[in-house]
Amino acid sequence: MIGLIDCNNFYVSCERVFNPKLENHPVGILSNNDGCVVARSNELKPFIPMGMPAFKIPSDLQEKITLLSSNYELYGDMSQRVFETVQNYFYHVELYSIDEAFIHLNGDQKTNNYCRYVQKIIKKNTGIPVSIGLSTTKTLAKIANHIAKKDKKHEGVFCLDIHGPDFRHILENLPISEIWGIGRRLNAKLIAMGIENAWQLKNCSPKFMQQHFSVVLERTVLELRGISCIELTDFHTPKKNIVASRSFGQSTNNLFDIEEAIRLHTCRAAEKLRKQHSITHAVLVFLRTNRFHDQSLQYNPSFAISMPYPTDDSREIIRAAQKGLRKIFRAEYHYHKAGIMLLDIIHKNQRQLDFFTHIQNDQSIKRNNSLMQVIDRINQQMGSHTILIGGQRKKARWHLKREQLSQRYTTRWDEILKLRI
DNA sequence: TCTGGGGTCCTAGGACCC
DNA sequence: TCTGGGGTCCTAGGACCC
Repeated sequence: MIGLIDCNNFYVSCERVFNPKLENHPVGILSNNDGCVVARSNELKPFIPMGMPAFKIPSDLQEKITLLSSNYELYGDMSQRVFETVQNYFYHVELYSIDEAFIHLNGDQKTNNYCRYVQKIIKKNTGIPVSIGLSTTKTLAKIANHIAKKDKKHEGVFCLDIHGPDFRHILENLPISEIWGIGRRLNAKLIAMGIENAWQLKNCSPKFMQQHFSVVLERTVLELRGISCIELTDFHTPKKNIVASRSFGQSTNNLFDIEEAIRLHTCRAAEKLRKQHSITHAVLVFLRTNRFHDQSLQYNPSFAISMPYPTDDSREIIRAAQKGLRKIFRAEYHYHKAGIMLLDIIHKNQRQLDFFTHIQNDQSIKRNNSLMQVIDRINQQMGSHTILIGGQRKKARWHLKREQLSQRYTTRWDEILKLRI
């Protein structure tokens, strides 16, 4: 038996733990730069579709609801707390995203009751409400979870039995767009072929789907039939690419601004790189103009620079990134977003001493390593961006907009919740 | 005025090799 | 007239996810 445990309206729930006034009130969480609505409380869902740009929300509605900037430091820490509890109650847990994990259950556990029990413990330990869907494959567990959430009578736990009397009825009433792995494009193509609900898709020939679409859709069909064939890569396996990018608070064509942004993004990416004990062979720099301004000229260049030798040293990567930036920067465009991607990432121990690369001597490697370690430790303890490389103005025009940010209640002593008695 | 960010997997097609 | 065949590796782009 496979289960999917999913935190309800996760970002909103995190905010509510520390701000009970938000309970039973329509709340939305905005993406970076306070751009789009990326999470909604149940009370907000009837009024605002997912992903709606904040500026398009009518002002009379804005007055009745609460919109908050996203506070990823808080959500990341709360996620860790939830899944620490989950790991105590299920023998095999696969973390899938910040708010979801697949669980594997023993056949002899009285599953529904046991899941309800764990659900209560998670709520008690962390304040976060969760839903649990159970079935025989990951795709079906996702569907079960969807039902657990949607239909109040299940109280957040539902088991989808492929031999049960209502299995067909449930799948017939599920549009294919709700199935895990069916996105916008596939949905349109399948509907054009007359395949509209999950039951129809389940009855398609897997081989036909593989030939006309891909092995991915073939697997989905098999999973709907109860044949498990989707393996997940472990949440903790080191990343093969690391991206750091942000939109600017305001568009700019000033090279000095963009250099500053690229330095900051490169520092963030290099920190992630060191955290997973990896080194990178190359860095790709990219710029984007605003794609929503179709009347202005568009320019979305990118340029990859190979490192002279694989490294995790922020300074070396910044140097390469700045070189790449100067190759693609054109002052006649206004840029809306800039970022970098670390490519060809390998584990530190895989570093090959090859004949043609410039080899640093051991002493300088050691010295640079300790410098990076000190920077990481200080930033971890005293707040990210305490130590940065190169100049960083506090109020540059490209900085993110985060006007409604809550406190980092669980990770900063000076932002901890204060009680008055 | 204002429209997110960070990932993965798969496939097709080209380059290259013997 | 008629220009091999089979394999690997790499890359760009598409599609999807949360």
